[in-house]
Amino acid sequence: MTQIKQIQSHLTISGTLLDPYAAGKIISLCAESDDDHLSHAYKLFLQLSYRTKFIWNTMIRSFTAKNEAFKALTIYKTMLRSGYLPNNYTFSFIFKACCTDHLSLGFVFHSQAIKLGWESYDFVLNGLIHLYSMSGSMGPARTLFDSSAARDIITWTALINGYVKSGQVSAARELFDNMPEKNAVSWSAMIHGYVQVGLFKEALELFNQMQICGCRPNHGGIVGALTACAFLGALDIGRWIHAYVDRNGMELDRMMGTALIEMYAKCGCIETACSVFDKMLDRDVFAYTCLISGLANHGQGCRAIKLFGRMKNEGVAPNEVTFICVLSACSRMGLVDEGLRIFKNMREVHGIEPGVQHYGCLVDLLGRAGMLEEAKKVVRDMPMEPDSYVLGALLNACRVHGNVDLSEETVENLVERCIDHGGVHVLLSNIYASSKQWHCVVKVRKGMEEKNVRKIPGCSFIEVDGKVCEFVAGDRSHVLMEDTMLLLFGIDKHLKSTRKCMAFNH
DNA sequence: CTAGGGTTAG
Repeated sequence: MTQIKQIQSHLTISGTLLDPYAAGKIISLCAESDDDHLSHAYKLFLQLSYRTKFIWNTMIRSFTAKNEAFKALTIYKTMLRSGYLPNNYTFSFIFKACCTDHLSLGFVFHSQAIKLGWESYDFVLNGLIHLYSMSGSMGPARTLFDSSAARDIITWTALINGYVKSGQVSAARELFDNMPEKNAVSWSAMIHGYVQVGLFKEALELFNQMQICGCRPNHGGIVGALTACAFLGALDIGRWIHAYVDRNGMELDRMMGTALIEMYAKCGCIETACSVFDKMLDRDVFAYTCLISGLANHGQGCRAIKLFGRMKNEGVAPNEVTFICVLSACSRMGLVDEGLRIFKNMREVHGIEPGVQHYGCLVDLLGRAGMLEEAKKVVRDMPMEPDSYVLGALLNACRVHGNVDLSEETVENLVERCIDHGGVHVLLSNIYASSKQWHCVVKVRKGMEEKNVRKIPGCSFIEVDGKVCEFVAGDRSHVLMEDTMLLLFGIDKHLKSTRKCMAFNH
């Protein structure tokens, strides 16, 4: 960079800096390096009285690459106003800029591209297919795809991503199977598609098949497969993938690190999750949040809160999800004061306005601790309508602390808002059962039958010896059921004797 | 000077 600046000084002295070709070279060199230099390039850009299209394009491209799409589009508008016509390069850059946050503007620019005759130019067309795919407009995306004379991997993958994003996995899969050629990005897109809709086994199958086809997975594919492992409890496969990452010298970047932490935490290996976290060089809010959540889920609320403090010390700002995780850590540990303090700091220190989910955590925090009146007051005074989680937390607290009256009131509230899914009624019936009001139990069950509401059975996965087993609530068909039940009773007894005073339900 | 992918929640 110092050398670039030296050259620039020479040009300034010799009066040739305003030569557009020399300036263009300088600008593109600056713009390609880091943020600071982009603002330097921009200053230089503003001084120029004559700008080539190359210079305009470079500025638009660079701001887009630095996640400043709005700035890029502003420059594009200035370009038009100054009487310059955009070319194929310009359009590929601005469609990319529109993909993040300015989809509808993209449609306006599409008509400009048509007028100027660039629509069917391959790079522009791929950009357009990507744009429509990202906005979920699969009709136009498909039409453009069909109109393409030179479909390549990019074209196919852009459309596949569109179907994935709009939840049409089978349409995505059909395209994927018909692709003339696949690479790591297309495999990764399809794996991610399965993960998004919860088809984790299919995601892992595809990951497997990818390797059989001789395609080396990239970071995206690895991240997708690890996420699938996390949800399936597929620890052995997850470990294998981790070993693959190490063996191939793949960088433990933020996303890879977070995916590994999530996998280990969800598979019960919280210590390994911590050591992955420690090995990461660059830990962002996602990595922190993921580990905080993992610790909370392992009953290590104090460590979770400590990590939250460390995050602050290292200058990583928490976001709204982080607060959900920390608050739920407090809730499970019964740390009411700590939780209330953190809730208060959310707005006052971190400038994050609590959302309905944070109120849900607050109700849960107070409710589990037996402060039902306070919890009820939060529901009454919160600035937005309570949702099923808020009322569900209150109802659960009623169950734990045996408050039948407040449960009835809460269920009525849920019914009024039409958020009374099957689980709500089952919960109420259980509450009646534990207070031995059998006639009420019958009434609730009958009401459910009449309204034809059913509770969707809960289910979970765990992998044993490399095989993924699925368990559905109420299912007693597993070969080791008797041993399992005995062990569960043992654990339950142990918990009840050691934690009698605490409400550790749910 | 050009394009496609991936992370955190109860």
